[in-house]
Amino acid sequence: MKVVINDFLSIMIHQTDLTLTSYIKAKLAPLNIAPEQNLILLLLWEKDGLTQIEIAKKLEKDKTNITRMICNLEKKGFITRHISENDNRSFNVFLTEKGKKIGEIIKPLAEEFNRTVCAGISKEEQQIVKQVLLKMRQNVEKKCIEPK
Amino acid sequence: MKVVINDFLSIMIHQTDLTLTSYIKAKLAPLNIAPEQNLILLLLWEKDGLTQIEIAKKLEKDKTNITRMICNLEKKGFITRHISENDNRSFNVFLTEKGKKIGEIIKPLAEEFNRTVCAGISKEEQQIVKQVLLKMRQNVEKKCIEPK
DNA sequence: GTCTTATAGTTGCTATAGCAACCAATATTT
DNA sequence: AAATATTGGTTGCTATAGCAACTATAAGAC
Repeated sequence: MKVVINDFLSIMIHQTDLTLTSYIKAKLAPLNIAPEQNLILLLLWEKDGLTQIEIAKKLEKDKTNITRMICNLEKKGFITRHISENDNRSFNVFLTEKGKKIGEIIKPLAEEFNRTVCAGISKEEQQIVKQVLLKMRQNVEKKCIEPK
Repeated sequence: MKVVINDFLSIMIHQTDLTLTSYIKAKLAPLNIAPEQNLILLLLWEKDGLTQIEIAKKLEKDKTNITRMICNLEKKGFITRHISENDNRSFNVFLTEKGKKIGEIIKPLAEEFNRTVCAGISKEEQQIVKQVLLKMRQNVEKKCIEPK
């Protein structure tokens, strides 16, 4: 009997994620940017000045992580934070010049990464995978809300 | 324009993995077992006495992590380690009675988890997803080996 | 206007994840 | 047999990931 591990789709997803993350991590390492830090930058390139909570919601992550990743990005000089004008509790996160410039390098890298990953996979297949992944998340999230 | 984040299949995989892991983590928490520790137990229930390197290879993880997870499982009393008879460098990892017993509780849990996650997803769709995930990993691993 | 509740962010905790550097033991060369 | 290379495991490092508990501020209830 072959390893049980591969019987579970969830485990395959996990392993695939690790492989892909590891690859993109290596790609970004020379730029001194970690994979998750890259996701934050991705959001800021699209819309500068987001608050940490907004970032957390978009990335569906705990705000704890966002705080730490933002701190790292700030230390590295890619972003700065300014206290929000409307709310003294929250920060608006802005790209620095360095943060804007690195975007021009990373964006094509991300596109290339996506092409590499999806090579030989048809649009239809990609669509099915997206739908299935979405469905899986819904299946689990529903369970979390429902009474046990 | 909608969030760029969801344009990348790789990011969707990442997010889905986080959701699923978080769910199974909550499920296993009352048993004092973490998700990755569970994977190690899964292997041992199938074949007891594996070495750490064998476990690392099967889970495709760095041996560093295996050392640490094994240590935790040992502290919790689910496994014990004995120096290999053939090779004084390596340990064989064995389930304790506690480790064997918990299997009878976790195995049905894992099956139920799998059913929950895959609810409403046809066998054909699951097959396609598995193939696509495999293909993605191959795409990336090939790139890692090839000269840049 | 005070009291309560909710929200934004931080700090501390545990659990991954993988690289580099290391030790000790085994295998291979020569 | 001695020198070298390889392998199994550990330790230290950085980067996630998310829960609990905390502070400070804002919003709502009365």
